[in-house]
Amino acid sequence: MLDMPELPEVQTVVDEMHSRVTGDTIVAAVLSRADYVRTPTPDFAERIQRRRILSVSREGKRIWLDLSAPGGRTRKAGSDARCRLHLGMSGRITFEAADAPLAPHTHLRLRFRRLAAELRFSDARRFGGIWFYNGSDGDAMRAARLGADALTLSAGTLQELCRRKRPIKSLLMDQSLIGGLGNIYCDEALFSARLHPLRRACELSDADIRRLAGSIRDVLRRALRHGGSTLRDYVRADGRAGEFQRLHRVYGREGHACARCRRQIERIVIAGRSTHFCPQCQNG
DNA sequence: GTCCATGTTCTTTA
DNA sequence: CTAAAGAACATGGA
Repeated sequence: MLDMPELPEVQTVVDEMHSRVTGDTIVAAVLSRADYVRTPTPDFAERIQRRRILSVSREGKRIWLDLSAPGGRTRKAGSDARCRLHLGMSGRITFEAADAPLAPHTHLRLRFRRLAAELRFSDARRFGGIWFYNGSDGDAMRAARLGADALTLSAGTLQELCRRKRPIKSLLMDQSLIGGLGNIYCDEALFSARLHPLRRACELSDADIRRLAGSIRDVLRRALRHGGSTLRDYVRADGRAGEFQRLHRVYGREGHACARCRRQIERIVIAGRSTHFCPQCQNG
């Protein structure tokens, strides 16, 4: 359980990819599992070669690679492409020497013209995936659109979404409404805003919603400042084990004392997910 | 052997 | 239409 890719973790990956490969050209691709490419693209490895990475960006928990036409500089209309990556629950993107030992479940390796290291995409559970679109596949790319990005979610937008009566936790987790929040940062944001995860969204006051929007932004920004890899720091046990407790006030702390009031943190299940909260602080 | 965890998508049920 | 619950996917760690 080394990676919990929610928005901050994905943004960290995107930043690293951007700094390493934007402007570089893919010269070789090895796809070890054809079915990891979710769009029908039987010749995927061929199709992405000789393309230049025009940009790397994030949309919710999705990673987008904008690719030039094969061969590089001249962009013929319609021959560019986009590639969407999703880390799922166990996806990892790393840059390693081409002769470095291969991690298990490495599904894709990309080598570049300039960069010495190769990009590796591994994913043990294969809940992630790769989607490939031709420049002309606009409709396919727009399908399953994401909601507002969690990092820049405004109180006004959140208020619109909160017309629904479903539990606020379940609403925050719905990627078609808000893109980027997962189980950990949901629980943390609700604790920070002192809201019970089962509160019906439509029953939140304007003040509740403004507080929650601020909490979401603050929790995500704090995680971003810490490189978005809180659990990894914890597991690494290299002297930074305190990181976990510093960053998580409720997630994974069932039975522990609330940092604010010392009551025991409780765990319930909402929408099939473990949900951690303080029954005292989050009674509203 | 059991239970649990992450995220998404689909089906069933109301 | 909303929405909630459950299953499915796959793997590894406790």
